[in-house]
Amino acid sequence: MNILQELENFINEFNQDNNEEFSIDSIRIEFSKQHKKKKLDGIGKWEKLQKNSNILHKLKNRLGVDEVTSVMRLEKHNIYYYNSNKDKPKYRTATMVIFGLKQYHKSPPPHHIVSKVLSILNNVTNIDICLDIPYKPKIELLENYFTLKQFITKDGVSTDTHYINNTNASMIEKIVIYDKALKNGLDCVLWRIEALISIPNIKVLALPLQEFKRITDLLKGIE
DNA sequence: AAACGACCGATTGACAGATA
DNA sequence: TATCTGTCAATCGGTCGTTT
Repeated sequence: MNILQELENFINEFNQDNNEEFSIDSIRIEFSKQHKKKKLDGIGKWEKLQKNSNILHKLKNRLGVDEVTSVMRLEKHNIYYYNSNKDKPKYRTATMVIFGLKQYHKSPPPHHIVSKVLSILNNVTNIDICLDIPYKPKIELLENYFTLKQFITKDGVSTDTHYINNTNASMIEKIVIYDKALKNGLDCVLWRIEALISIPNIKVLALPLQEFKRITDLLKGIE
């Protein structure tokens, strides 16, 4: 079975058993281009991003800026890979990033293309699982259990975006809570709770969804 | 059989300084 | 100013032996 299908099944089963609505928003995969590039090129046309493009700047935020040498984009999709120089002088390692899988203002990357990318790379190192709720989450309740960090812009303006950088759950690197409607200009009230989950071994698929649910329940006001 | 990793070498790209 | 050129960084493909 395809990796994407396995991930989706895993989450869907959890959702059914727990009356939950978790979705995948992003997927990241570290890989070596040596034996994959040819197959990836077969999917479609990859274009190099301009040095000054702001997508590139955004993407660099999540990796060490220094080790990113260039970024390739698959046509007009939210599917990219970063080239890295951390294995210098081989320049073979790259990180695939597929994002915006759960969004409302634009259509997400086509499912069959995402599926194809995953079946070529045959791995997943990192995924973001999210839950959207139609009201503002009870962030105060979380403060009893976690250390929260509020996002402050460069100009010193504090925003309604909050982070938990230490979640106690080893596979959950970070939690982000933000105003999704504001971010995407939606005409409704919508907040997103997002967990950045690392997957040490895709062959032993286990996602800390129960741990994530504990946090989303608190944010819904269920103590 | 298919995927993988180490090694080699050829080609392309980015950038700076020299030249016209 | 526009073009050329040298240098080093970045990228990619091929082979070959090893793992899965």
